[in-house]
Amino acid sequence: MVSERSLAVLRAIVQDYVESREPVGSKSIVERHQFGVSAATIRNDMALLEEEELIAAPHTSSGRIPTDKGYRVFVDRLADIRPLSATQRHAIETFLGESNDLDELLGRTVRLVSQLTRQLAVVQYPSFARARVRHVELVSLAPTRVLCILISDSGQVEQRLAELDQPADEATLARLRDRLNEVAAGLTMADAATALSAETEHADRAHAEVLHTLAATLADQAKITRSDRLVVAGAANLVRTEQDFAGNILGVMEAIEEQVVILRLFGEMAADEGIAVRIGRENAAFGLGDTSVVSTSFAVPGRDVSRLGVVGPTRMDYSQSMAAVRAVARYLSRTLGES
Amino acid sequence: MVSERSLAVLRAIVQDYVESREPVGSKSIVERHQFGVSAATIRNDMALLEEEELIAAPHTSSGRIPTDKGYRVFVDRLADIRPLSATQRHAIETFLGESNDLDELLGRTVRLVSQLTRQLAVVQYPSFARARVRHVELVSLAPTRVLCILISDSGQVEQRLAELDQPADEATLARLRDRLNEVAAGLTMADAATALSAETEHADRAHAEVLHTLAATLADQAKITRSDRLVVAGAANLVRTEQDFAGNILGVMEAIEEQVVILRLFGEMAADEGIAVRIGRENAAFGLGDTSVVSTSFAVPGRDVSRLGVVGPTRMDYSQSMAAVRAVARYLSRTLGES
DNA sequence: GATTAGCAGTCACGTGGGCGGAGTGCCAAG
DNA sequence: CTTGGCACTCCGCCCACGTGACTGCTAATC
Repeated sequence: MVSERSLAVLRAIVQDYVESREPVGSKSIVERHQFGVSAATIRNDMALLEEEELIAAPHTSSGRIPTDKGYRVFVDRLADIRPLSATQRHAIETFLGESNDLDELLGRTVRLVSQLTRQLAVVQYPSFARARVRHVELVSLAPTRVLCILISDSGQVEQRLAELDQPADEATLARLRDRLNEVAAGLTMADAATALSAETEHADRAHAEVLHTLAATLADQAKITRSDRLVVAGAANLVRTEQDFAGNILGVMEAIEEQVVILRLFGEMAADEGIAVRIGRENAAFGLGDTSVVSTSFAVPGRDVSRLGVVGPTRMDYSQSMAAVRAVARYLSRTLGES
Repeated sequence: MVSERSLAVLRAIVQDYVESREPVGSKSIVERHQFGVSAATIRNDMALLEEEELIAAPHTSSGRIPTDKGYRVFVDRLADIRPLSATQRHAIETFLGESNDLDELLGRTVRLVSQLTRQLAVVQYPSFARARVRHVELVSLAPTRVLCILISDSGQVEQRLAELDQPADEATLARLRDRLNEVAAGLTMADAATALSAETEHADRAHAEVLHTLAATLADQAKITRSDRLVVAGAANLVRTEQDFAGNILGVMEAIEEQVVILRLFGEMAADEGIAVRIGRENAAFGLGDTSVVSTSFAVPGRDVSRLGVVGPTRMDYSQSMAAVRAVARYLSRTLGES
């Protein structure tokens, strides 16, 4: 029921408000945009938008600011996700291309995203569950101390120390390692966990006890779902935009540090296609009422999908955030797909 | 030149000010502490302290607050580092005892310290340089793709992917692995790096190229000094105490995220014995003028010493911070010493 | 019917004066 | 050296006022 021009006015309001941080009035709109109509006409449109609850006035005689609903319309229908500049694309390639392992790649990714968007950035650790066991290695550190190393086909390495009840020599360990490799290799982490647990039962040798311990350790390791871990960067941006939050930036920081909140939110957002955006009150259930989250998924072959995104004030540059998040996620999926 | 009682007054001022966040007057001192003298006497002492620049008055007729110099005297001569409560000690044991590997241990440590002190906590990653090579493992992921794994005697694992120019089969890799182990095992990481680089020269076989690549990768890996990495937790505490900073909490957060600043500061603090404390303007060179840092070292056998500490406003509970930092560092040194 | 100009009304915000209270500094007496 | 008393200072608070930036409405215009 809102005219085309009214929506354009909404777009203008969102853009100007995000930039200036101040309620925008009809006069400043005609000054900064070429609408070809007078301020009074804009005022009429604004009255319409207010009726639809897309914008609101903080005080009776002040300019207007977008409501959460207004941002929603903006994001869904009005935002143009303009691709990143060539310089920025280049920055992604070079900065992320230098990474040696997954840890470093994710660390660089999250820093990059926070710099591109000037927002707090979050990356979810890819899950281990669907990866396949490539190799199991046992390294004896001391007679009763064995380092169990689990290597997945995507190159992720998990290590864990096992304490044995009785000493085991190198030859024994070599035999056990072969046995364990036989059992676990090629299985997904989840399957490997059950298989290794089962192996525990076949207590047919003198080293049953040792085998038991090692198999249990490996099974336990394989069950680790790293996807419940987040990498975070750019908390300073949260402080920088502090006045945009209703002062309770503290709650947001605590939620970020808890991690659980963001993980649950990511879980919900997984239902959305493409780039998911949650705005303000939509996150109220998570205690993030004045916060918006922009996220999308990236895929690591052989693993569960995981997500990356940014967290910021409702008043954020959605276009920029969506563009950056999309570009980096695409790059990540591509790079990880190759290895 | 300041009397014994004057110092006691300073102690009272620091304690009350830290607690109440408000300038403390002579009257409130006699109310809250048993000095057995009147407010006027306290005032005389305060005049002395002010002459020595240990305290200052924000306005002509207001209570006094400690200066940086006052905090310094407090920390050096007046603070009683009372041991942690039994509950807290127990918490350290149980919470840190559950850790499986070094990463997790450090992560738990930094969270624990930030909770104990209600301050931002920082732990420096132990350096790799002085650890010894326990084992080198090569895992073939694809014909031209080899995962190099470097295991130190303290159980730390570093992995890195190597791309080969020509395919290498399992048997070849096994031979190369034995060779590399022969060269590197038992050496410190630093020595191993040079030894492996040298190995690159002996290009005597068809697989010279492959050997070259792998040795170079491992040498590169051994050179990694992880000690230039920090683990951080409790940034929310910085926000919580925001009004204690002269408003520029942003600079502090950026310094923390840069990491370099803290690492340099830790480097300087390494000169001090025991628990080092840097107060306010003493950190001005680092852009941390309103910030205090309490840190101490912990030792990982076979590695360089590294540090852990807390960062907070000048007005912090130094006794509590020093006690917690000391207790946790001791526990860490002990635990890591065993493995 | 949409658009425009003009005008009155409203409210946030900054400024300045007045007031109370907390706390000091000093002095003279104990 | 300590104490009680007293004058003084200055911050923070409150309120009242003027100003400026908008809006909403109405009547005229295209």
